[in-house]
Amino acid sequence: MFEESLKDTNFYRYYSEKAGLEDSDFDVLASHIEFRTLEHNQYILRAGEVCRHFLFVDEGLLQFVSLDEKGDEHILQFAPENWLVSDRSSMFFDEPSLYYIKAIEPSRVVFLDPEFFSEASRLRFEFSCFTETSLHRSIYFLQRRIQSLLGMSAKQRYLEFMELYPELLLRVPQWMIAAYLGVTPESLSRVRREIAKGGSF
Amino acid sequence: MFEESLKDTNFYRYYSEKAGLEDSDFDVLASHIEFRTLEHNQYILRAGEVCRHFLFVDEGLLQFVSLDEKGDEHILQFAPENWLVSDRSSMFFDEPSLYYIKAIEPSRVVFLDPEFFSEASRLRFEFSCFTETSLHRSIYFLQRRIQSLLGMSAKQRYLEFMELYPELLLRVPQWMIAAYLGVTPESLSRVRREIAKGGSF
DNA sequence: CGCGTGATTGAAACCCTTCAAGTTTAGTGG
DNA sequence: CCACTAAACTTGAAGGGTTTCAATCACGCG
Repeated sequence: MFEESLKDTNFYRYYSEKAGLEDSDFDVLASHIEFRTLEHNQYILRAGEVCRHFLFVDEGLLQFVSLDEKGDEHILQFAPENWLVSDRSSMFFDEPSLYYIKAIEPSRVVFLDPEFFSEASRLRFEFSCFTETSLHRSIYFLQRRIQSLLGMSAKQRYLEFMELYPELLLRVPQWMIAAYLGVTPESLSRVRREIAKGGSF
Repeated sequence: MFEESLKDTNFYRYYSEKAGLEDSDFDVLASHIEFRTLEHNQYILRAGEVCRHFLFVDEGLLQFVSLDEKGDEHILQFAPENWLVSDRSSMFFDEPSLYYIKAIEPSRVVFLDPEFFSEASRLRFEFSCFTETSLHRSIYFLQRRIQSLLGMSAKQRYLEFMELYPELLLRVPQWMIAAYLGVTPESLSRVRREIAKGGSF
């Protein structure tokens, strides 16, 4: 029997509601599930290491970043509650990652190894559909992001960000949003002033 | 029995060598395989349509593009011989695509419906591994692309492009490479002059 | 209170775009 | 084979958006 406290987690609610896992499934999968508590700024993955886990954010906020030669951070992804992050490429190809994953809030994260997904897919067909859907959705977002970076100004990209991730505006410092959008904090500040004044056109 | 001519195609060589399909498998899958010849500039998918096929490029060159409000093309992907393109999101979620796919050389393309992949995965375990690998590789490239767009100058992005896709330099007009890199043709021309002169630093 | 971090603002520099010529290249028809 | 044309590429000058660097302001916290 899995512990009663599991039922109070976002992890349990998310995978039982959305992916069709039953209570008994969590027992079977228990050895592939590990909860960990992370401090603010604690790293889970560093460039050069091989990524071994999928990370489900039960509480808190993670970021997936790359560091360029100049030492500047470029944020590829924010991961708030109920998001799954990992460096799929590093894990799948068993190669050193190019990226960093770290907590930017005190967080509770579920470490899931690849067997969690293969086992769960075996147990429930609905689960395998669900993970396939997630995979396609993440490709969709990656493509959209490339499109934005190719064709839109800093202002347009910020407006798009506000629509897509309104919760993050309150939780994330502005300079990190700048690092996500690919502009300097100063530029983002000016963009915001323009939007506040002239309207968003 | 499948036609003898199939054996002369890149399609046959690619999937038999890399994905482990046997001759008999091609017979079984025949109804999901359709060869088509495309003219220069012929469209396979237009924004607003739902994508119904994966496209394997047997000969020629396709591009996967988005069109912004100003009517400018942004190239998300080039697809030369042995590449597979499609709008996975549109196909998987059965929603209108945001993108265009068209031939930029006279091409022979294999139209594969989703059942081709599910059937082939059922037939050969190696095939399902292979497609999963492809999927992860494409995620890898999408992430790398975002990284480049976030952190690199036009010059650096062009140098990277030259390393990654040297064959395309000869086949694709320069203004299309510019549309891939996210700069104007004029800028790319100046970048090239700089590289030719000063060296690539 | 003083300190550090994040946000703002200003001025100069830089990269890239825009627009408007030119030049080169490749393909076509006489 | 040459002349013609259209498309691609180059080049220049002006302008816009972003960055850079430096200074200032605002806020939370020991």
